[in-house]
Amino acid sequence: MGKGITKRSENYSKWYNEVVQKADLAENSGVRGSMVIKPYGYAIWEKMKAQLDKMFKDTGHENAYFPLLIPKSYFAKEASHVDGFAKECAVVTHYRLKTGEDGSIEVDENAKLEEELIVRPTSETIIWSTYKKWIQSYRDLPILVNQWANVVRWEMRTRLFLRTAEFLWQEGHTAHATRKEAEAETLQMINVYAEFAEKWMAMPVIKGHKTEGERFAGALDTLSIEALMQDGKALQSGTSHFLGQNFAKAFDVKFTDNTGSEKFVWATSWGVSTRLMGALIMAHSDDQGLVLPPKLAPIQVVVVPIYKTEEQLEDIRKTVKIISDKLDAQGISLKFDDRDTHRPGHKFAEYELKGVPVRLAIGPRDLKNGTVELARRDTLEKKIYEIEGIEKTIEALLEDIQKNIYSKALTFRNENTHKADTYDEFKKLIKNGDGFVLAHYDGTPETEEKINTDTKASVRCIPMDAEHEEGKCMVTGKPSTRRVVFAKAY
RNA sequence: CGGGGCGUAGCGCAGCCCGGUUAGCGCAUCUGCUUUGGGAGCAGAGGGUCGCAGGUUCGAAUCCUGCCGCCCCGACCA
Repeated sequence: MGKGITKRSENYSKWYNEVVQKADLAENSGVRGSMVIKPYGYAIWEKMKAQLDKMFKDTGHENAYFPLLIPKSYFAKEASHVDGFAKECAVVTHYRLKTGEDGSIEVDENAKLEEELIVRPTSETIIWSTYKKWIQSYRDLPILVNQWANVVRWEMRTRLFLRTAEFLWQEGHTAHATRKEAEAETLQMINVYAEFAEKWMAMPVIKGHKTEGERFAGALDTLSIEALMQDGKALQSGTSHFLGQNFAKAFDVKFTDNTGSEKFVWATSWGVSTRLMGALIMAHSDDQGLVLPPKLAPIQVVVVPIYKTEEQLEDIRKTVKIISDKLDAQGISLKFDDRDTHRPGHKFAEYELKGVPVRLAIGPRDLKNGTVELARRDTLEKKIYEIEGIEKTIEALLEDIQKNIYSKALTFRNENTHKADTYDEFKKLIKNGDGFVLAHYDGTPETEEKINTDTKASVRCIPMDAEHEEGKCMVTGKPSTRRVVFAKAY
């Protein structure tokens, strides 16, 4: 492993790539924009998954699985949905290979498919084709299903975790008898995402509505959570869509209500992806590497022994065993790194790169004094503590780190959120330090388009909790009743 | 998909313009000794279809063509 990483302030994207690679999270696969998620990175994703899955089940959802390959004809049914995804679909056209005359492997032209299959870019179409079979009566509703899956979108430009050709995600797809119920579901799930982002990822987010132009292909309303990264750019971290009756009509999904009349069902879909890994990295990490919130860290405490002789290591081992049993009982994960192939300094640097929240160093000096040295990853502070009661100290420290990185991120966001009342002011703010800019605009796609062309900033969302405020569109001067959030986005 | 850059050992690079001994360097790796409270030191060793496929040539890492992949800037996007 090389020494150090590029400074965040010097070259943000280089810094980001180095954090991802040196923290052992993922690497480029060498195959068209797709990545390999390495065990350590996947362990973090699994922790995120487990928590999200629990939250979905707590809100009444069940998991299911639908096919990867979708017949092309399914796509043709919802027009705006096709428009949104057609340009980035991978298509299966053949089902067999053969050995050519020169011994090379080639596609067997005799094995051409009658109807091409699309590798799912999202699963609305296959799921709604299935729901048609599942739903006849109001008694069949609601359907509250989630799927953990991989999807493929043939993106032009990819970036580890933030945008890869293939990515892992979950997609919830629900069917309801009433509009009201579907809207409540849409809202409920964006709240679940926001809670996850803030309490587990320690990442403050703004919940809000997408504008018409940024809306999901086929949705009537899209809610999103928007987070601010340390380079001042916004990252859309999760979305929840109210699909109205669009998919029900496209796939002819009707039910008979309790008065005997036939109606189309109401739908929602919602998802978060491995992009959350990118958000997690960019929200907290520093020039020493990854910084993980304790609640999502696969290793919460790493123990680095310092010793010269085997006897010393044995003594350390005994003390560590006592500590680790206690932590285990408290549900805190600990790794004792007793490799004798690396020296302590090397290990210190390595676990800092990997974002392990707490490091415990213990050597002969400590054994003599009945102490250990604890170092916290978020502040890089080191302190000597009594071994007596260390499990309580560590527990409190982990809680404090979780809180501290959240408040650090919140402070950063507050310092980088500004109000603009004129277009000149707006342009200056966007140009300077980026960040969120709160401004009035008239709500038309034309104005949004103009702002985007002029400044590269877009409306991230119309905040759900925006206060009513009379104002004028900074571009056209037309009346506006609340400020929306603008930013440059990933 | 448009513009630019790159692909040589696990990683980072030099060599290419101007073709010609055995293709170099740093880090990493392996062995030995000494070390161990912030990425160890010294000595030695191993490791290459020069991205892939064609072409030009007596001879190609070097010149030409095509393809693949990666990075940056646009357009697109979770």
